[in-house]
Amino acid sequence: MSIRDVANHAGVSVGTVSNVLNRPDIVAPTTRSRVLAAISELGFVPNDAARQLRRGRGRTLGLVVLDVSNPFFTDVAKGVEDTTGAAGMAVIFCNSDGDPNKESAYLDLLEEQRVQGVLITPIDDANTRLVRLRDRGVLVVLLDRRSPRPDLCSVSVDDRLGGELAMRHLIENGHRRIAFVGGPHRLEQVRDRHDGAMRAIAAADLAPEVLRRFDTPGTTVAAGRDAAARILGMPRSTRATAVFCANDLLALGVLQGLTRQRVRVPDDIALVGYDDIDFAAAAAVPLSSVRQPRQRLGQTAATLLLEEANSPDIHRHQQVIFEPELVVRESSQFVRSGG
Amino acid sequence: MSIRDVANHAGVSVGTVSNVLNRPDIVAPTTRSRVLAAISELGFVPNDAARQLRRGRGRTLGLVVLDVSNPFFTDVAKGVEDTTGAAGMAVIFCNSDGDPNKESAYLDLLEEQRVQGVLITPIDDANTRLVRLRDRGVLVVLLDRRSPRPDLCSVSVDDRLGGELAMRHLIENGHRRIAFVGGPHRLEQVRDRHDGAMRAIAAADLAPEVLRRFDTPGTTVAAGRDAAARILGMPRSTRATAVFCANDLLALGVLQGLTRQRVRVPDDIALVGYDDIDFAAAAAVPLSSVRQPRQRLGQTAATLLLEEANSPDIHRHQQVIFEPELVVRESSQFVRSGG
DNA sequence: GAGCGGTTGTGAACCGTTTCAACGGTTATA
DNA sequence: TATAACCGTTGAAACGGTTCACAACCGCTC
Repeated sequence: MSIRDVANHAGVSVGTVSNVLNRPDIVAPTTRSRVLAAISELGFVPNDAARQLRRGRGRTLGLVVLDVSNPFFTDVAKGVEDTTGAAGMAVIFCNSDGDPNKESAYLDLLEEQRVQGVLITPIDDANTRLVRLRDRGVLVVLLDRRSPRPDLCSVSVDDRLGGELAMRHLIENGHRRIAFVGGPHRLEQVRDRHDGAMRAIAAADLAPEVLRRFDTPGTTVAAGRDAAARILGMPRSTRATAVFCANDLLALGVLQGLTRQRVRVPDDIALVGYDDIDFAAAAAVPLSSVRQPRQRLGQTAATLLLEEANSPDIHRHQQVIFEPELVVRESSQFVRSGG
Repeated sequence: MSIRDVANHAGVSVGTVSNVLNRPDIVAPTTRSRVLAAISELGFVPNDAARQLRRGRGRTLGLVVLDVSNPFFTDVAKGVEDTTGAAGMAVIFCNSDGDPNKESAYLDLLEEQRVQGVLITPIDDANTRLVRLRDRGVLVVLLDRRSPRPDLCSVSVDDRLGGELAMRHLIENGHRRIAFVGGPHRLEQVRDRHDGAMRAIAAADLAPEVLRRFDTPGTTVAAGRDAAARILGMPRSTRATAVFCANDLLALGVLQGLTRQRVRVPDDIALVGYDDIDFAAAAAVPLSSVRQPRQRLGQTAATLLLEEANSPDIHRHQQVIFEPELVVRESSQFVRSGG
């Protein structure tokens, strides 16, 4: 069932059928409707592989994220999907799961697919691979990560500022022994949020020791629970009175870990997360968190990519940076008097 | 940069290069290594569109879900991805968002892509469309939905049983005025869970009026909050003492709605959700819920599809049905004495 | 009725792979 | 020595679209 069958059935040439499909305006109305009738009678569905083969690039694009089960990324994905769906594009969804091998395998696959472009939250700053991709004609937009190079588009949120906001809030509430839970430190998001926190400490003229790092192997609820246990393992007198987590999944895990040991939040330990996923507000103790414009992140990245795809000459690479916003809820409301 | 360039560079014919790529065993070791060297020197990446065009079908498959932002579906997706990733397949991820038009548009797109198969949670029992797809050679596996036809594979969980388990639990705890929150009723999951609940009522020799339906326009947190308001709008004397929600997102919404109006859960109103997403345990009041094997659902569906793709002759269509399990947590622990 | 511009439609080349009949060369068999 | 069997390789024909130079036809005008 090909364009050729349609042509026969309608009594026109293949070129005309192709024109009806792609530039319907240039074909005479009567011919056009005859062809359309043939198409629906035969139930013809164009083969995108053939189109792609001829045109050079296809109608799909790749989205590579760090963790599908993190609602932050699904919200981003939804934003991407909104935009691409409207443009009739398909998204190949890839979950690197923080594993460089999986990431690399997926990039290979996307390259074989000759996708128009790739939206990616890279695991580390392996720009070499991404730049190589770009040089081969695959558009690349960094997602939730600032591009260190001016020749790649990127859409991100100012994670340092986010970290600073969270930490300033805790400092203002009187906390002087604070735990930072996050990791692996290889992730730029984790590093930046930590750096921002340190900046707030410096701004408040406090000693760097005020913030103590608890590294985690991943950014999951389970990792958060483990971190809580480690925090509670410290002697009460030097134990942190507040915890700032690199994301909400960790924070929910910490919350669970603390609650199980009958440690009250925020009375005994205050807690701030990051991302403000929908579930943060519905948590056992509603979670203070740093909100990011998740869907807009995805929409913007996809728009940038489509722009570049459609008019590469006009397109200027840009680094879009959104501002995060602190949302204070119950988990950090308790004000500490004294040290 | 094509197979032809590689052939020239290695001094062999295109056929040989193709053989190195697809049946390396039939080509002589020395030739093979010469070709492989040429491939890596030139940085050649095969064009999957061309392969697909020639072979007839590609290396991708489609996954169509009802709601990306529901962690239930992302967990299912993860299961799918695990399995397909291991087989070197790509997943085109589609979110129908409960909109039949979006679903239909995505099916068109997948058909144009000539995907190997489609894993789908259909919105309604629009099997006509799916059967047509199947007849055109696209493998179809129903996901989280039992196939009414024996000629389609399906992987599902016994939703009636799940509804029955939840309701029996509430009845045993003494509840005699219970609200069912869910919708739209067009969704089979919602209907089945409701039917199961009715079955439990019949089994306990209670009047059908014990269960009162509160329909929602969708299965989201926001819809749950609205439903809570409607429940609280009833006079205290006839108001439900327990709520069973068609999924956990609704339950979290109901929980928020109740809590805002200072109604205590479970003391004033008990609550049971469905799916047992990770966030259920981390909710303000840990949520009782009906657990489904989410990842296994995805893995099994993908496995079934791959099996059929690889050996269509051996393959027998099957309806896999998992059993759900009630997980009781705090939100339904309060035992009601009297009516 | 030749010449002209404009509109429609044609048909073949091409995209990059797979596949398969055919081929030359070597070795085993009669 | 002739023949068969086998092995590794070749080259061309698909696959199903898009694109473009060109042809056919139309109504006009001179």
